[in-house]
Amino acid sequence: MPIVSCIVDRFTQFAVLGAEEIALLSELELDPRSYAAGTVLCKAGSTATQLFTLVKGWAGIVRHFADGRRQVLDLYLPGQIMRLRELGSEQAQSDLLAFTDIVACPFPRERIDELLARPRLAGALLLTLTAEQGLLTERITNVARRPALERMAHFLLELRTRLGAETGAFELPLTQDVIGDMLGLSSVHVSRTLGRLRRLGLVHMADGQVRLLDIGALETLSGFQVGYLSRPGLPAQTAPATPVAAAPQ
Amino acid sequence: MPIVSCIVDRFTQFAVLGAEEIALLSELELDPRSYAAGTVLCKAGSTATQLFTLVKGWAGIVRHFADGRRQVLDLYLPGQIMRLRELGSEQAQSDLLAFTDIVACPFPRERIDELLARPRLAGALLLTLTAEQGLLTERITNVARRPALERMAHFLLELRTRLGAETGAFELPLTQDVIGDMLGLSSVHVSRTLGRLRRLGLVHMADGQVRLLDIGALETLSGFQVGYLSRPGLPAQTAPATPVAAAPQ
DNA sequence: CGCCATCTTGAGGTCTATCAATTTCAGTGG
DNA sequence: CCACTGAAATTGATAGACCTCAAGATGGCG
Repeated sequence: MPIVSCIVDRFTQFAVLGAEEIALLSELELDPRSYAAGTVLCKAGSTATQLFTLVKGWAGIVRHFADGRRQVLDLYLPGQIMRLRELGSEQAQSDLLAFTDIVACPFPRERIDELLARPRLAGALLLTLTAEQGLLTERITNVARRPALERMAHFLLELRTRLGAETGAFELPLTQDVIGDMLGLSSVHVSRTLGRLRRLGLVHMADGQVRLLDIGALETLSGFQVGYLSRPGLPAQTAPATPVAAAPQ
Repeated sequence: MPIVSCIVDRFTQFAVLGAEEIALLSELELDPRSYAAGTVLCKAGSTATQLFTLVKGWAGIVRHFADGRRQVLDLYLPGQIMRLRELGSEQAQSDLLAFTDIVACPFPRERIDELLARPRLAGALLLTLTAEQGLLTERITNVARRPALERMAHFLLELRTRLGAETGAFELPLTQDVIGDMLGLSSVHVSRTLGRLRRLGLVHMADGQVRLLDIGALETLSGFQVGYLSRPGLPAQTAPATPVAAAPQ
């Protein structure tokens, strides 16, 4: 059975695409390559204009500080286009790092322009970006406003939704160090916090596998709302006339 | 001297546009309206599909929590399209709030589709979004990793750049409460922190006016890098478009 | 077995929130 | 002209959350 393109999967959640458009998208994944965990696919400061699609594994954008600390700016899961954020800069602002062994497909930035020439693809691209903005703002709220326990609970729920793990069981191949760098916590405190969640009977963790034991309780605890993650059934273009709300005055 | 559209100004930083494209953009600003400070232009949960361009004043996206606390997710300055982030959701996730008296132009979501039909506009739109992502990730770093003093310094430097206030003097018409809700600090601690910056001789504040007295020291203190903000083109309002951005060819 | 990375657990210190009191100032009305 | 009011900012005291340092524990891998 041929592997369906992750990217196509993802984009068809945002728009109805024609055969030609799908072909264009699939071209992004012509060149799959393997990278070992820990590989820096793109170094901060480099002028590389390459983008990547992620096919398999976990990767992220990481920013390093003078004092040795770091911040994970963005976590990529299969189906996402990586480094889209850097389109506007001449120089990469941060590292693109493989957290696990990954398979990714590099492609030149010009491909994006080809996509933009198709209004429907441009629209879908726009929606993937706004979806990512939703993730980012939710993370701001998470980091700025929630104490560690709730923050961690929220993080796990978000992962569950992004991974489509209905049951609440999924693989989490990140070290606590990396998790801390995502959530703005020290690795020590990540350990303590996960321990607390475990002792509360809300989460089971072993061997890089997570099981969320009481999703309702976790949602209540963290104030998690799927809203910011859920994709609309399908956007305007195809949908049977959605009544446009009257303008508020 | 006729008022040039803020939006056009902004977009021409990202791409070279033809007359027709500029006309399309200007149409977004056909309907300027005034809203008093404190007005909620768009309520969370509403199904309004309207977007706005901001012509004058300060506005933001605000998220309210059950316990009464809130988080400012995004701060809009003149020239930005507001609520772009909500394009993908059926329901607004958060409030659009006028922090000061503002002038904004509502326009229907369909206009965005018209823009997307023009590859160059689609490209420019994409770049405004990636620029906003840059702002967001920088804020995540700020909130997650920097203690209050550095966080505040970084915030002020970012504002200076966004406002194009070369000299380091600009108006800051936000209450310390709102600033706290942006930075993840209590309003009390905002006061203390600004006081410390003042006593350090780095900042002067009075009457809603800010003067950054030692920009170099502030940059060192906060680890501020213009990189994430600088547009490939030129400093904001002053220069005509330069074709450095990824203009689709 | 020893080595290394990761995770766990404890103790002390720092930063920030919270509660509360005070000050400032613009607006209002006597 | 002066008291009164309410929003915003300042300042002090206390408590709690989280960080850092440090010492084990665990487990894969040579």
